[in-house]
Parts: sequence; C-alpha cells; structure tokens
Amino acid sequence: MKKSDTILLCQNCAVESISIFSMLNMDEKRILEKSKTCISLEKGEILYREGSRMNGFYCVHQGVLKMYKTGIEGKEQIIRFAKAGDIMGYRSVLSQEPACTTAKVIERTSVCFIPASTLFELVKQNSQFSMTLMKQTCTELGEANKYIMDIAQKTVRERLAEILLLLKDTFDLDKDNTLQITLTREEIANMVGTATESVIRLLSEFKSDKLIALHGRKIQLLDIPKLQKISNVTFK
Amino acid sequence: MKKSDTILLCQNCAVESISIFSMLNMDEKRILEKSKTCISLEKGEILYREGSRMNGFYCVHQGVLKMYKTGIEGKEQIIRFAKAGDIMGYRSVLSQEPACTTAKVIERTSVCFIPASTLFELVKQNSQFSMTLMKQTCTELGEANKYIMDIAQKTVRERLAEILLLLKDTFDLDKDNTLQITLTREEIANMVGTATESVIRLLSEFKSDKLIALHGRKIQLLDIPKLQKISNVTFK
DNA sequence: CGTGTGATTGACGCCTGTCAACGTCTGTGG
DNA sequence: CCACAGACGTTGACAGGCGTCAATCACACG
Repeated sequence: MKKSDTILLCQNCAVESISIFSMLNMDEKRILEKSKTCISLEKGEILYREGSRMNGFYCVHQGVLKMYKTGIEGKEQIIRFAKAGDIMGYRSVLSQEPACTTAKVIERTSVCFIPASTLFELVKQNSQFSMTLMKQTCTELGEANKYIMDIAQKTVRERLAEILLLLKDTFDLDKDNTLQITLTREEIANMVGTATESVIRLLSEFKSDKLIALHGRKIQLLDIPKLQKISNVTFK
Repeated sequence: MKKSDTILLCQNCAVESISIFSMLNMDEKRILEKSKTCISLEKGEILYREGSRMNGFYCVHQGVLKMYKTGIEGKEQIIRFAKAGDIMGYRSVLSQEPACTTAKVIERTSVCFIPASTLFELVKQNSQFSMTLMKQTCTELGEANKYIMDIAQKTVRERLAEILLLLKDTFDLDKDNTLQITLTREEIANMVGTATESVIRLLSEFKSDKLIALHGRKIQLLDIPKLQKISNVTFK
C-alpha cells in the first residue's frame, strides 16, 4: 500500500499501530484509510457529548481525554480515560444508542474519526476484527462491574488509593514515581465519586503517612505496597 | 405462584425463541442443537462461580438467577439478574477472562450450556449473530456505566426507589402492581449497595408515605410516578 | 493589580453503617 | 403436637464517615 494516497491531514496518524486494527488485511486497511478523518483538539474541547447520536467512532492517536457522565446538579462522573491507541464511541455505534458519556480533552489530542458504515463493513468482513472488538467490550464490561462493587462497598479512602494505582497503570510513572497525568482535585473526586474537599483531605492524609508526595497537581507515589493494602482490604 | 410445573427437558427447550439465536439459519441452529446441554437447578444452587474458567456460556430457558460479585468480608454485590431468554457467562468466554460474577439460582431454573467452541464458530460464520451479540454487550456496558454514576452520586433512598422501578421493568407486575419477583431484604440491599437494615428502614418509610405496600416479601408499588421522582432528582 | 479558577482548611450535621436485642416464621425431629 | 433451631425481618442506639457551606489562600493571566 502506497502511503501517498493517505489524506494529508492524517499523514501522521499511524492507524496501523492501533492494536484493534492490527489484524486488518491490506484491502481493509485501505478502506479504513479512505474513510477516516483526522481531528485535532485543544485542552477543554469536547469531542462529543452524552446523548448525541454517533455516526462513527474515534481512535486516539495522541493526547488524553476524559469520558464522563453528567449526573445530579451537573456533577461529573468520570467513567474512564482514553489515550493513544484507545478507541472511543464504538459502544454507542454498536448498540445503536446515543452516546452515554461526554468526551472532553484533558491533554491536547488528535483523533481519527471513522464512520459507522466502515465499522459495520469491517465487522461483517473480518470475523477476527469482530472478535477483537468483542473481546475489548467484554473486558470493559468486566471492569465496569468491578467498579460497581468498589463504589458500593469501599470507603472513599480505599477508592482513592485504588484510583491512584489505576492512574499509575493507565498512565505510567516517570523516573521518580510521579504520575504522568495531571488532574485537578475535582477531576480526581469525579473519578472516585466523592466531594473535592474529601479528596484534598485524604490526599494530605496520605501525604502525612508518607504514602505520596504532592507537587502542585503532580502526585508522586512513595509507598505503592501500602497503597495497595489500603485499596484492597480494611482491617479494623 | 405455582412451582409445580415440571422442569422442561432439553428437547423442549426452544432455543429458537431466544432472541439472540433468532438470526441463525437452519444449519447453524442444528450445530447449536447438537452441542448444547440442558441443566436443571434448584433454588440456591450455583451455576458457576466468580473466578472460574468458563468453557461455554448459558442461555436461560426458565427461572431466575442472580449474578453477583463477592466483595469485602463476603458481602455480595448483585450486578444483574438473568431470566428466561437471557444469556449469561458469554462475557468471560469472549474476553477470555475468568468469570467476574457468581450465578446463583433464585427461582428454580433450567438453562442450556453451549460450549465456547460453538460460540466462536457461530461468531465466525454469521456476522449478523456477531453483531447482535456485540450490540447486547454494548447495551450492558452502557447500563453498567449508568449504574456506576448512580451509586456514586445518589443517596441510598434514591437508589432504592430506582431499584424498585428496575425490578418492575425486569420482572413486571401482576394485576395489583405487585412485583413478580421475591427477594430477601438482604438481596435488595446487595443490589442497592447498602446495609440490610437501611433497606428495611427505607422500605417502611416508603410504606408510611404510601408509595408501596408490603406483604411479606412481596412488594406492591402504589405510586410509581412518585418513586420515579424520588429516584431521579433530589431538590433540597 | 484586579479577576478568576483551583486548593485548602474548618465547622457542622446528617446519612448510613454497625452492633445488639428481639420478634416472626418455617421446617424438623422428638 | 410441641420444642427447638435457624434464617430472616425489625427496631433502637450510637458513632463516625463524608457531604455541604463558607472563608481564605495560592497562583496564573490579562
């Protein structure tokens, strides 16, 4: 396949590197290449809103987005993040429902839009692609189920510890064990499902206990085993 | 409710009536028919356990099961119910992960077991079947996401009202608006994600407010609009 | 230097979980 | 037929986790 027939705007967007597309054959990749559109978004911009009808889905080439639902009195509940290599919005396309989350840029993002028709075509033609997509959805469903139990049964303290570890796994740490993602206290609260003030108090408690160090919005993990212990079990 | 009906044997188990299988052709139905096994289970029996490896999935022909995760100190978190026409366990098969829930019989059940190999074969052969399965998974994922927000943001009171309405939609009402499902207070608590005592107190509060009537474990819904109002918004 | 957003801290109180005691019902065995 | 055990339901007391409100601080930006 000649790279020369890629759309100009998309020339940097290496779709091939995105795992979900790795099992497409040349023809299928060409179809994908032809139908996709690249979009760049600045921090704070919204890719799509909860409730909107989706006529395609997105794969993230660069950047970070938060996907959240808007609840009581506008309070956001962050469901997950999307980063390079992730796909988003496919849930609504496949279930033929309106988007169940809003996607907002946290770090300057570039994504590819892929029309629903292409998705359906690929699913129809390539059962292996279909299987991979299904597998991904099922994994996500398993995570959601786990999260339901966590929120229902764990204390805010336990969940905060867990979220810090989840952020570690999702975004990695740099050399000195600092989380590579920058979130406001409010955003952390919206992940944990609690009030901003509670997050602040608990973070400073963790700090006193030498579990973490705080440098502005940067969070450094000092004692991961202890955090795991807090997140998992409560001995009283 | 009469429990004296004979449990149907496998030859009577009309797989065709289960929606997910409706788009299979004759050949595919024959494959399904050949590979499935019927199982009968009494109340309290366990179909499969969280953490076990699944080498197939189940479709429910009759009865009701609860699917739950076991959390802190053995407390159950009910994720969903399965009743006639539902399929269960496919998530683990497709994601190739261990079962994320335990499935326990609430009402005398008959299910068909379908081996993983058959599922994969059907997915491979019939893209329409594949799409339907995907659609179902995505819908479930959407519901799980909504539930995450509910638990995170709503009070126990609001969630209980919501669960009562969910039970209404899942199991229907009889003539006098009584829920067709019988659950212990503890099971309701395990759905709502709260303590049994809280459920009891709130139920009797709802009763005082003439929203429901209680007849042992049977719950009669008297004022559905009011319940909806409670479950949706809190003005303070 | 004013403005605005986010972070922090303190005060306060309610919702809710926990513990304990007791009531109710059903099935079982003597 | 009665006693008993065990599961489940109910009620009360109590403490504390956590949300809410309000005031203040920190910092960036035009």
